Amino acid sequence: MSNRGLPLVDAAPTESEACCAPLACEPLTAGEAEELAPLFKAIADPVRLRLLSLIACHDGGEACVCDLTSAFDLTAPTISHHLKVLKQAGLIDSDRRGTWVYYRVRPGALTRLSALLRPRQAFAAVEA
Amino acid sequence: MSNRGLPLVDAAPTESEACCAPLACEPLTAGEAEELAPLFKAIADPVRLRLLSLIACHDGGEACVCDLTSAFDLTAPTISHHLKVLKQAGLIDSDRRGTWVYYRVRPGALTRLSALLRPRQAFAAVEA
DNA sequence: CCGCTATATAGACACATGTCAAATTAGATG
DNA sequence: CATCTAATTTGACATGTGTCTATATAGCGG
Repeated sequence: MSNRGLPLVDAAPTESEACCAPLACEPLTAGEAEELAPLFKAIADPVRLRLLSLIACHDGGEACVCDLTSAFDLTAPTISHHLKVLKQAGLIDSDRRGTWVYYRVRPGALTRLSALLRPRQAFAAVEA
Repeated sequence: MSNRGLPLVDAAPTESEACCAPLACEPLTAGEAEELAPLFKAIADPVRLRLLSLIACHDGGEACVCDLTSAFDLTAPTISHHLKVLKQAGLIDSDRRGTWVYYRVRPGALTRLSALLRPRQAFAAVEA
């Protein structure tokens, strides 16, 4: 990783530019790459991938931390850490209700990444 | 990162299971997550994202290392290292022709990741 | 065979990251 | 307020990672 520090704050990444052509359509600029890499880094961990999946699949689109923690052989602080990483990347959002904290997926972020990785002709193929 | 070592060899990841429902359809198993995370880790770096994009967008679908190296302010060994990471993850393939080495994207891998991140209803929405 | 260019490998080093134990905060309930 | 549970923060430590320089390998042209 480069030594640039991580300005990445709790605010979500700019979903305005979520349009974005696939990687394969025109070369990413250095700036775009710097902005996108942290999103992939956030999901580039087996625990966080499962967390994201567990949250996305959970009834009502949200899951309590207690449900998530019990799915792993890891301590609560570790799960808390991974949730924080996902949240800081703008992939999930949290909501405290009483003692419990619920997390849900921010739909735009995943869609953006999915679109970015789509091969060039995917659109045409599907629309045909 | 977990201390599991990286068995990940030059052989591409099993593209047979490339179908794979989106993350959001049913929870990833621990095994699936362990297998997928290295792919995301490979693209979770700004330099590698740009390399992938440069290769994918290049005429003829392949790019010479010399073209790639000149696009960055990094030494040749560093670019070589990043290309190796992408190749070991099964995302790109290389081919030596004379003095030059050409890299091209393995289409299946990106498609797989894109599908994995697709939100649940994307299919229905597009097919409607 | 010798040198030249294009890539790759090896080794070193600074920095990032995943994990845990210990301490802390937040809310509910007696 | 006291105490219990849920979740987070802090700090420490081992391991992973991106970059460089130096060196090696591969192929071409004399």
